[in-house]
Amino acid sequence: MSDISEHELKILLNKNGLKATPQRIAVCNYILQSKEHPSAEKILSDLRKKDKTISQATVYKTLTLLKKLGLVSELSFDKKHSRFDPNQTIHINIICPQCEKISDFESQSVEDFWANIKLEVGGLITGQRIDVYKICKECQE
Amino acid sequence: MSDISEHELKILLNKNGLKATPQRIAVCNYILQSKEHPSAEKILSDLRKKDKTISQATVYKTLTLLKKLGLVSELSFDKKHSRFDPNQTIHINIICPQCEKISDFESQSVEDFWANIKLEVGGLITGQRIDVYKICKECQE
DNA sequence: CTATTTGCAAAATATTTGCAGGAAT
DNA sequence: ATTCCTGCAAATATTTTGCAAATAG
Repeated sequence: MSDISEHELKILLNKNGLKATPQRIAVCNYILQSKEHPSAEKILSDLRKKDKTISQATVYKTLTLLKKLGLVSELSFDKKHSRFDPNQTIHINIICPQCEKISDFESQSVEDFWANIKLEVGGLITGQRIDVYKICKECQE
Repeated sequence: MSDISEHELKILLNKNGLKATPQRIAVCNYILQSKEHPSAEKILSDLRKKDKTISQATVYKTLTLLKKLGLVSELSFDKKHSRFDPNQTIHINIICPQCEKISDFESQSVEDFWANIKLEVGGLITGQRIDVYKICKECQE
């Protein structure tokens, strides 16, 4: 998760000519602090538990904004919901193909690999995504 | 691309209780020999140039079959069309974020990384996907 | 006060499915 | 002959968009 305070968030939004509305703050707080790479649907349903009025359109619009600001990335899988990832460091997404849980894996060797690959591949690299499919412990039982 | 002859393909299909219809053969030949990770839409429109009757449903159904047989993998990006990849070896997908061209990058260091990560991550690993976003030469101009 | 944002509902996009006729084994 | 497959069109699933009313700065 990106570590960004509510105050910094407001400043960041305003600096970009964006208004810090309660709905936006709610979506930002939710996704930036999440660890499980939630879908838009999950974000919406969880936020609705606290605030009945937040709408689907606002969630999608806010996620699009956050992508443009570089604070989250969108991971698509098959035809299902996209999942949103606030971790902008080099890491591996560990995905359980059965329950679709996603967690992050960070290590020195991933960073080393990435530093090395950047040189090997060359050119103007703008991002990356590394997924590993692994049956999680719960699903193995 | 997987290297599989038309004859082997027929045997493989029949072995799995599947019929080797002309439409199926056409889709298989197209995708298994492709290098640019085409979308279902591209496969359909290209195949229609030769055979006016092939349908969208058949293309999708055949791609689903090929995924189940383990001959192609599906790569989703944003909300756009999925792209289908017949390369089942460990490799990096080099994706141009502007023109959406995809090419493969294979090297010893990618294989070494993967061998290493499998050990580091542990557990029951069933697959992987490594994407690198890189502006291609044409788009840089 | 003004420009942006919200929420609704309708539209758009991509893929899947049911089914009747047709083809492969 | 039988079972599987095709193509059509309708259904589904997810995300995006237009617009009037509401709100932040």
